[in-house]
Amino acid sequence: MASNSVQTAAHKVPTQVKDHKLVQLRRRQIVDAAVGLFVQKGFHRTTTREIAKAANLSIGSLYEYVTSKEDLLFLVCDAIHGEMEAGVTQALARAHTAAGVLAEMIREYFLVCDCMTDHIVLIYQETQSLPRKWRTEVLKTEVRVTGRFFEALHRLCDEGVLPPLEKPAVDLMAHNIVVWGHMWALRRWFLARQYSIDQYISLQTALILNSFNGASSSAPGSQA
Amino acid sequence: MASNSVQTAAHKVPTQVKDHKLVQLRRRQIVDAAVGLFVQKGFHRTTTREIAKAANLSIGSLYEYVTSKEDLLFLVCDAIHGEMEAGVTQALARAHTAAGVLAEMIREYFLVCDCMTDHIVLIYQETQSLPRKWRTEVLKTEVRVTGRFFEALHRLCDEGVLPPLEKPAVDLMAHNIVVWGHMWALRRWFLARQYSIDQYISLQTALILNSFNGASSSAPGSQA
DNA sequence: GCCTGCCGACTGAACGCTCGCTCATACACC
DNA sequence: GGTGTATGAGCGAGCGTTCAGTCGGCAGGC
Repeated sequence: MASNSVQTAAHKVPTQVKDHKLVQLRRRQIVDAAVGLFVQKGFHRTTTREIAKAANLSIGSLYEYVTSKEDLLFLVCDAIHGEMEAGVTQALARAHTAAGVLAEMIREYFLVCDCMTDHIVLIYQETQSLPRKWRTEVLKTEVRVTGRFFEALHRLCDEGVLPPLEKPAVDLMAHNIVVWGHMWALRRWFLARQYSIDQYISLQTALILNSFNGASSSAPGSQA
Repeated sequence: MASNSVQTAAHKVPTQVKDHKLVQLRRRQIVDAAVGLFVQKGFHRTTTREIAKAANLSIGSLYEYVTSKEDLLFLVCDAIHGEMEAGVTQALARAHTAAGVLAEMIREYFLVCDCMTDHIVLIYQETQSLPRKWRTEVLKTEVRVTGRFFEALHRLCDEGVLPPLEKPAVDLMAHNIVVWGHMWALRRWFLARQYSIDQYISLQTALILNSFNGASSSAPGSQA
């Protein structure tokens, strides 16, 4: 969990400890331990004692750095989203220097998702367990990540790499790409029977590129 | 919850009560009550007492029809999947009589998903809480639903309605359609800001149809 | 019609246990 | 000695689950 370089909201969670550096250090221990356990057993089945143990702390100490188990879940979600955002940012940056920009963007992003499978699943499963306050915070990050794709695709349209589609269509394409990444994580148990990640990437990429080729003035919602 | 007409695995869950009809009746009460509460508060935050109360039963009685809270979760997932499968089956059947078959299939399916938003979210969130035994049972149903789309698309290829694509591509298309339905449910908080269900349907449909138009001999995985 | 005995669905107080969280105490450093 | 961090036994609310007991209804004997 190396959530540097991207803004997180962890600082909004109160702590008893005054040494700021120490807070960061201990919280990383705690979050790392918690992520592992949550992935393995889920939030509700994991006890705070287990987390403390895995983080090499006593329960007492744990509660010096965190006000409640729910806060801890928020720290976990925040860290994962941070990592995700960092990954996506880098992926998009790397891709923009390449020849086939869109294909590379998709590829890089899907590879990030492939690495973060467990984390993505965790987010889908446990976001609901957050207090409303933290949940909206987490969803904001999700919006931000999708936003990166909005921008990237619109830029490609402006640059003439993609045909000049209408805004709703482009935005939905961004949504689709984001979700296809999640889909690989959420349905890996099913998809991985039939496809390797590389096959998955090239098939989905082909689908998108084809859809641009075929896009002319076909009235949507009729014929097949 | 009207899970008639489709096979469910509810009969695999043991009960103390001998009258078969009564078991069906009471379990429907229980499942209906549980679905509502689970959607509202999640599985873990809902107590068995609450479920019993909402189902107009005593806790004692509840446990005559169910061996554990986890079994009850399975009954819920099973019922939802049953309803889903029934919906999909009907949707595909209705669509096959229409003119633009594929577009109609998508439309009908998405409308089913739109109605079942809460249930879909529930499944994504709580399937992990099932004991392994029941989880595989639930996933089997998911495979079956996706299978319906596999068949439907392959049939359209055979009939020449769709171009003769390779099997992996067609199967992935089926996956995509299934997941787009789920996506509408899972990201409704985001998507519904920008699209109505009808816009969502026509945009996604256009994307698919275009991808067929554009599909010729484009080597997948290169260029953009 | 009435009594009796049995069946089986139903009830809810009570049990045992888990788990989030606290706090009195100890320790380390200045 | 004062400040700040670490410890872990202990607390108690809340939960899933059980079980001794209730009660309506039905079959059969008279």
